[in-house]
Amino acid sequence: MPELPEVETILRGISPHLIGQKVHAVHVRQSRLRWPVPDKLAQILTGQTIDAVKRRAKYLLLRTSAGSLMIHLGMSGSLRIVNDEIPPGKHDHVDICLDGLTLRFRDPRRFGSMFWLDPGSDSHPLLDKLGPEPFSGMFNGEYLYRITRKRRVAVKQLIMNSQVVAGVGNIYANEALFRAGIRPDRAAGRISRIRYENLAECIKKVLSDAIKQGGTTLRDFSGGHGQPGYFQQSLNVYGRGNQTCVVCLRPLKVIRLGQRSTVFCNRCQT
DNA sequence: AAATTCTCCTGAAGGC
DNA sequence: TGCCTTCAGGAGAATT
Repeated sequence: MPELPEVETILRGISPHLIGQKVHAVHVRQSRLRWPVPDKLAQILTGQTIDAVKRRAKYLLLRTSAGSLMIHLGMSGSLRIVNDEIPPGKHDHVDICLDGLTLRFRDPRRFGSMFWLDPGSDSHPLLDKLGPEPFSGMFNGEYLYRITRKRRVAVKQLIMNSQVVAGVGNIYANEALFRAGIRPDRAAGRISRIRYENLAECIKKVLSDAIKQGGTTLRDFSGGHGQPGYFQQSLNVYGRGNQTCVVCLRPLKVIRLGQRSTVFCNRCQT
């Protein structure tokens, strides 16, 4: 599923094809995503020029002088630059047609969403509630330590809370906690300042490492083929339940935390 | 206020 | 081969 590194990689892949381009047509074949695609989307976006493409958390923003299209990929969404003669498939819900190329939104499970933002503000209720970007200076160990005093929620659920930090999903929460040597089910309020400093650095590092790999495994944005890789080869715990820990060779534990699959090493993570 | 549960959806995988 | 069940999960809304 697209997490922050995948969204960032998609952004870098599609931006060069979009910036400065005029939208000639918009086709909405399925408007029932997580929330309805705005009725006015085609009318308002057609004829506009895409001035910039930005990311906030896992949202992409396509900016025009008439406002911005805000896109979330949910867990099965993808954006691809295709030749406009390639016929849409079953789950290709929205096409944004440029000069000869089309930005195609596909989302089999339809957990994704699109909103229209009025010009200037880049403000939306869903954006305004988000916590700091993980790469920002605001996000650090001191911040995590400060907001977690007396909180008993599991630290993994804490860092997956988008109001705490934006864009950390299940894969990288598992991976960051393994790197930091912290049990995912440890109460957030029972973690020292120094361990939070380590955790914040591990979150930044695991995300930036994944973005670097995204450059190699997610590089094809033009063609209709190929599923994005999920960086399997560099994952230490996610998807490796009951396999051996890469450090101590003991079997990795699998538990559920907040309906999410959670994998960790009982020995390396305390 | 904080924490937990519910909800949307369909493809993949496993059992029989 | 094919049908059925189970699971996966982002994250806001609803509920406790």
